[in-house]
Amino acid sequence: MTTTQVDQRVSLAVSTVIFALRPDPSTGRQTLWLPLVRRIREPYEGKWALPGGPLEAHEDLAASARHTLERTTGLGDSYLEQLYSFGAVDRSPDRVVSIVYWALVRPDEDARAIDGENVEWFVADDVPDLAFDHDDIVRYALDRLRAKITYSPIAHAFLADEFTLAELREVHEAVLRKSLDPANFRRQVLAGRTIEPTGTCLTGTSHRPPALYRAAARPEEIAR
Amino acid sequence: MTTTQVDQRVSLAVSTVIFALRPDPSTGRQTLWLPLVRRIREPYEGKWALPGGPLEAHEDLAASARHTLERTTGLGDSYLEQLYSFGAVDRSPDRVVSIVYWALVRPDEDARAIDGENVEWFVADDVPDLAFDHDDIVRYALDRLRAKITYSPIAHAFLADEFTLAELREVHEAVLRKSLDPANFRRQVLAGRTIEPTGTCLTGTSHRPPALYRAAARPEEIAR
DNA sequence: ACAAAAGTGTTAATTTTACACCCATGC
DNA sequence: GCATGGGTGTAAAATTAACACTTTTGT
Repeated sequence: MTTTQVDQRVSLAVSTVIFALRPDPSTGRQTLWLPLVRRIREPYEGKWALPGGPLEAHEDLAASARHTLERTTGLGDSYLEQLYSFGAVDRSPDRVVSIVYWALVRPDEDARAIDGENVEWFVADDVPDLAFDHDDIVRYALDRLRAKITYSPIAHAFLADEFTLAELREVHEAVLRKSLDPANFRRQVLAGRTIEPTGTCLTGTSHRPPALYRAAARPEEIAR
Repeated sequence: MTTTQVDQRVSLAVSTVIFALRPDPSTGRQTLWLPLVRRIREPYEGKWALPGGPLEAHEDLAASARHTLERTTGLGDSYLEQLYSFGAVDRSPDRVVSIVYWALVRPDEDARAIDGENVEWFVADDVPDLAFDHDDIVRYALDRLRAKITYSPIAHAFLADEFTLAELREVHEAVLRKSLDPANFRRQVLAGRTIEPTGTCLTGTSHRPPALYRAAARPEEIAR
C-alpha cells in the first residue's frame, strides 16, 4: 500500500471489505454499509479506497485482514473470509497484488465501532469513485455476498449469538434487497439444520414472544 | 519457488492444479488426473509438488498460471480460473504466499500434451504425499470442482468446441464419480441454456447419430 | 433382425410458492 | 378488545427423479 518499487519486485497487500448492516438514510430499512479510507498520498491522493495494508512477514493472511479491521473500526471479533486475489499488472502504478477478504460485522460489535483516521462509512451500493480497481472489488464482493447468502449460512455472521428468525430474515432481506415470505423462510432455514433453538424466547415485544436460536453446532464451513 | 529469503519479505508464487480427464487404470472409466513436479531441491527435495513458479513483475496472475501450464504440459489453450490463495506463515520454511489457479484441459489439447522436466501425471484422488500444504490444496481443488460442476457450466472446459450430450454427461460422471440418468441430464442441461445445437450430428457411431452442441454464446462467467 | 445409444413421454415424489389462519403478547 | 408480529396449515405450481418406450444408425 505504501510501496514504491524500485526493482522488479511484486508487493503483496491484503485489503478487507468490511460489511455491516445499518439503516438506509432514505428508506430507513437495513442495508449494507462499508467503511472506506481517504488516501493521503499518491497515487489517487484524496480518493476513497478499501482499507488494507502490506502483508507482514510474520502474519497469516487472515491475521492481516483482522489487523485492518481493527485499525479501521476498532473491532476485533468478526467473521472473516477470503474473497479473491487481484493482480492485474496495470491495477496500480507500482506492482501490487491484493488479496481481498471480507469481514461481516455483527450489530453488537458494530455498535462499538470507532472510525479510524480518514475513515468514513458508505452505503455499499452507492460508493463514490474509488482508487485503483477498488470499484470492481466492491462490486464483486456484493455479487458474491448476495449469491452466497442464498446457499450458505453466512447470514449468522451479521447477528449476535442468539437471534430470532425475524432477525435472520431481516439480514437476508437487507442483503438481497427484497422481502421474503416469513412462513416459507422459517421452514427453509429450519430444514437446513444450520440453526438450533436455545429453548428460550425473547420477551418485551409488543406481540407474541419469538423463539431464540443460535448457530448450529457444526457449521461445516464450506468456502463458496 | 526458488526463493531463499534473507530479509523479511514475503514472496509470491502462482501454482496451478492442472486437471485433465483420462481413463482410470483399474476401472477403465474416465477420471480426473493432474500432473505433479518432483522437487529437485530443498525444502521437500524428492517430493512431488504442484507445478508453479514465482510471479514475475510483468505478468498478470492468470498469465503466470498459463506459463506454468505451458512449462508443465506444453499446452497453451485451456480454461483457467483462480481457486484460492494460501498464505499461512508456516506453510513453507521461507515465507511464500501461493495464489492457486486451476486449468481444465480439453481432450484435444490433452492429446498433444508433452510432459516437462520431472513431471508425472497422477489420478487426482490418489496422489502421493505432497510437499508443503499441497495435499490440502489438491483436496480443496477437488471439492470445489465437484461442487461447482453442479451449478455452473464449467464441464464445457473439458470438451472440444463441439460435443455430444453423452460426452458432456461423461464429464459430469467422471468428475462426480457417479452415473447420471441420460434422459434427465439432457433436459436439465438444455433447460439451462448453456449449450446450443450446432445443427449437425456426429456420424460414424454404431448407433443413432447424436446431435452436436457447442457452448452457448454468453456463458455469463460467474466465479463461484 | 439385432444391438446400442439417442431421444421422447409419463408419472410419482419432492420442493417451492402463495396465502389463509390461529396464537401469544402489550396496550 | 385490538394491533402486531410469531408460528402452523394447506393446496397449487414447479422442479426433480425414475423408468418405459420409440427412433436411428451400424453390423
